[in-house]
Amino acid sequence: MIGRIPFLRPAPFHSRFLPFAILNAMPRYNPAEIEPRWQAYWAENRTFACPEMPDLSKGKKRYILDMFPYPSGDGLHVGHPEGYTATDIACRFARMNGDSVLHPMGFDSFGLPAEEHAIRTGEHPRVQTARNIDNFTRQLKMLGFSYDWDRTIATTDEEYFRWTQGIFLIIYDTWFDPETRTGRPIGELPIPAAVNDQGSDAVLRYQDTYRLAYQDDALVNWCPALGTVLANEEVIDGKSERGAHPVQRLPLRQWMLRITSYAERLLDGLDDLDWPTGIKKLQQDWIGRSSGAEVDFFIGRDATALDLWRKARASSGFPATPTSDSLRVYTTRPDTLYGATYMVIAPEHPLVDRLTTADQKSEVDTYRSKASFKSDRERTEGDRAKTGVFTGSSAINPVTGKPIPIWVADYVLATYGTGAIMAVPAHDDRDFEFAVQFRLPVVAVVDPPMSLVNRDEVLAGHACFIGTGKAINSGSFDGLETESVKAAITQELSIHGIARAAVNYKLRDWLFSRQRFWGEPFPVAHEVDDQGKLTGIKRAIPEQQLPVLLPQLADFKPHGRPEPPLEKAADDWLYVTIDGKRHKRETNTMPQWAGSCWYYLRYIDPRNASALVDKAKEKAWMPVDLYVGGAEHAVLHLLYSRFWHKVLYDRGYVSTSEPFGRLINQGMILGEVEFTGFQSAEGKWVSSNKLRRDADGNRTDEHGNPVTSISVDESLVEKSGDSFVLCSDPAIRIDSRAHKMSKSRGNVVNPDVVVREYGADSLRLYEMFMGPLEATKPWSMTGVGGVRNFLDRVWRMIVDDRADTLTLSPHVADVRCDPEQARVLHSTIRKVTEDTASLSFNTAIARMMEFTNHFTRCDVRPREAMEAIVVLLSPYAPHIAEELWSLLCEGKQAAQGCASLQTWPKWDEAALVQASIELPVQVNGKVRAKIQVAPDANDEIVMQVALADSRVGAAIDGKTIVKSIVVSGRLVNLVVK
RNA sequence: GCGGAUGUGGCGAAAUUGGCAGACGCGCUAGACUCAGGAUCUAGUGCCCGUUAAAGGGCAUGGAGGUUCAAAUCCUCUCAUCCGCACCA
Repeated sequence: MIGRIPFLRPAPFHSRFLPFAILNAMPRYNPAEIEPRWQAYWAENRTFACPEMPDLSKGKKRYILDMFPYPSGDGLHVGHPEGYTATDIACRFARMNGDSVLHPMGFDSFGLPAEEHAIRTGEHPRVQTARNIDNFTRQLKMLGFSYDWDRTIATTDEEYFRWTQGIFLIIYDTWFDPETRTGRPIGELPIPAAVNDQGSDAVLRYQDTYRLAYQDDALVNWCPALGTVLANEEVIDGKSERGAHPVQRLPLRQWMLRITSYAERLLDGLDDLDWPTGIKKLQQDWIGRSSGAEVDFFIGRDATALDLWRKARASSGFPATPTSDSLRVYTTRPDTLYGATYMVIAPEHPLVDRLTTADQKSEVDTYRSKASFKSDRERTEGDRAKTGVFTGSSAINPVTGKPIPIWVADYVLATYGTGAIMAVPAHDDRDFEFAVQFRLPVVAVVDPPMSLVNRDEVLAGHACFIGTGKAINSGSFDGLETESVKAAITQELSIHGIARAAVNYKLRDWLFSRQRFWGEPFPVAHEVDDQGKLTGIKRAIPEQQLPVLLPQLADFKPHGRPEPPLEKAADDWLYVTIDGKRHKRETNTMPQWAGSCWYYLRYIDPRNASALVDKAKEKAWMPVDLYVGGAEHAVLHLLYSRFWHKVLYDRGYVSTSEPFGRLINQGMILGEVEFTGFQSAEGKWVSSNKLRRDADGNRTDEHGNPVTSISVDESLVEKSGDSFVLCSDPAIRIDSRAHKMSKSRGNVVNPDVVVREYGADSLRLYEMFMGPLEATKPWSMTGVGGVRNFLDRVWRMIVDDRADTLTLSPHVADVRCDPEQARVLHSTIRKVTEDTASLSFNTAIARMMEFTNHFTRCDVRPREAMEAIVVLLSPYAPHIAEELWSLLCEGKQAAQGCASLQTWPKWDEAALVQASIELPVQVNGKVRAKIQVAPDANDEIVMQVALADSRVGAAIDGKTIVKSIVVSGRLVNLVVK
């Protein structure tokens, strides 16, 4: 429970402002009046309409994109405008520099919450989605973003998901050719003669096993609470990403996309992308490439059979699939093969039954059924002590020739590698832990460096060493370094048909079907026979019949079984005739990721009825030059859309191999900093460093009495040392922390409220002024007041706020800047230009504040400077800039146009030159004096001036100068003794 | 456990990439204008010593070392916080 103690909060802005507004002279800066007026002007004049094709005669093409939002019922969050404002500034800046800009916005509107709402209320998801989109649109327009609203799309639009289904069919029509490493039409898949002879159905079935979209019985993550299966990516700690409901493993027939075929290219493609290294790393880890070897171990102990097996292998070579008399493992450390003292197979491994001997059967069966009931969550929970049972069988270590036992244990995953491992306890800590627990032998085969403290223990088999070193106990490989042994052993065993070099990925194929209503239906149907049974043959819905619309459905409720709601559709939807044969439609729907995988392409040509995107337009606009969004999409959306894009690239639909050239993740905006104190039941304060936790995890004081956390006002605390204490009782320590915004915490900031009280320009400017775009930063309402204050100052710098109509301030005059004003003006133009280009918006704003501080103090404010600052400000605070621009241009020709269409100002280097500059003079690294020199003074002259300074003289008096450094234009440092 | 990021005043932050630490904003203090002010304007504001006041001096970028004429910035170790991943052989 979070309690609150009463304290004084300032009254809302409007109520404390209104009485004075009446008393004060008009017109003051009133965003509530200005902002809607200019938004209407932009809409009416289509000021920000994107060109169909870029005009490269004036500038570059710039495709600047925001990750489109899911239109939730809660409306915009202040986190949304952060990224949107950043891209908006970048776009406005680019346009003013002559670039052709594509800047669209849309909605990722399929998804679970709308369906859950429908289940709760009975309202069709379409209705709620439309309402939410309207609300989002209103909020986005209220913030003055320069989107081309004619290009907007929603993934739930029929004309949009017609193409999502179309792309699915392209993927379905593609197989991955490992020779060329590209996706090719399924018609080009070579069909073996034996298959061809069996007729067209056999060919179809054969092709199905190669398609990038295929059906498979997969162990899926079935979430009973949500009534759907989820992708691996949507399961966190064994719970659903959405709602944190428990997830079970269940075998089900599901659609999969063969993303693993593209693993290598998805990895390679990262190299050329201008993305944050952290995101690249996350994708690399998710793809999880490792290289090593696959090794076959002969099963059994029979020497004659082993001999035969060896001979057979030597002549046949390494078989593509393991023969029934061998157990195949994958290892990244083939160099440790001599140290493999036992083997482990996953409980789900197909060979478990065959390897289990009669006397071990009951034990293994018990273990296996227990493991199958364990969810992933339980498997990974707790101390993760190793468990396992012996199968009773053994295999032959191919290099030592010795028999080693085969165990079943759930620390080996069925879904990675071959589902079986060779265990090298001396050099793998998991194997070591297992070996210790079950008293299995440990043989060191890598000699750790002499510097390793427990080297002797490792050599004696009492400790584990996972690093590299020289091989020992490894026959003819002794003395070689790890890397050489890896290659040599793999090579040696390859010759004998026992091993081969292999690469493995953590990435799994993408589970692409969902048992939901509110998603894109699959454009595929299953052939049924006369009895209404599925024949196993699938056919694509013909292109001209797309889109496959969702059926009318009486209710959306899931039934707790993994069976899609679309099964309840009427027969006239469910059954369809293709090629004269009766088919039943696929009743799964696509996951929410589908629509977001390609929306950036549709924006380029959003109303095209005959293609997903026009080729010439695609070539002109792609790739996206700047993509801004939250880091939560680091692996999911960004990996999926790269995969789709590469398939479309291979199939000739797009011209670039990667969709997003540059990516920026805006940092999260946290709630306001909270000061939290703790009180016991009797109301006594408890210092936060004396808190304990009881058995249930509840906070208590040092005596075990329960305490309550209390939000304390900032004014009641003071800094003491490196923490905060209560002013009234400095012995009590208070925690200060900013938390994520959440409804339960009650610290969510609503953009509507901020706009109402401070204006959209203030919200935009504040979010950019808070700190670097990528940084996580806490909200501060007084900080919003600070930038509002700045805009008020800009207003008063230009507007006469004692007049009763909008009138230019008498200080603004048609004169030239004096040299000091010119220097401030041109250095501001330079700084704002450079910082805007590099997305360093916070420092650009700081510089505009300095400009305003300087010119506010000037009695004469040259019009040229005022016009320049208004133009510089316009990408950041476009509404006030338009209003001030219209005032500055009054009486001039209408040709001046609005501020948003002005040319970006250029700075004049000559104006930046100063008559003299100040240089610090250091003696032994400490500043002792400041001297004035000409900016182009050479080192000798600078030195002379420095030595002539009396304070410098005093500092070096009686000492000898050992060394003197002059850094031109920077400083002078004298080293004395 | 592994990986990544971050650490600078009371707070958000800046620092031309090794060259005057703390720009700009919030907050705070004082003054001016005011019947009034949480409006506006002016001045001050890292910490410590020092003095009536100055002048001066010292210490400061999580901590400890190092490189350098010079370190917030580079190197080594270490601590803390946040975010990912989590038996991937």
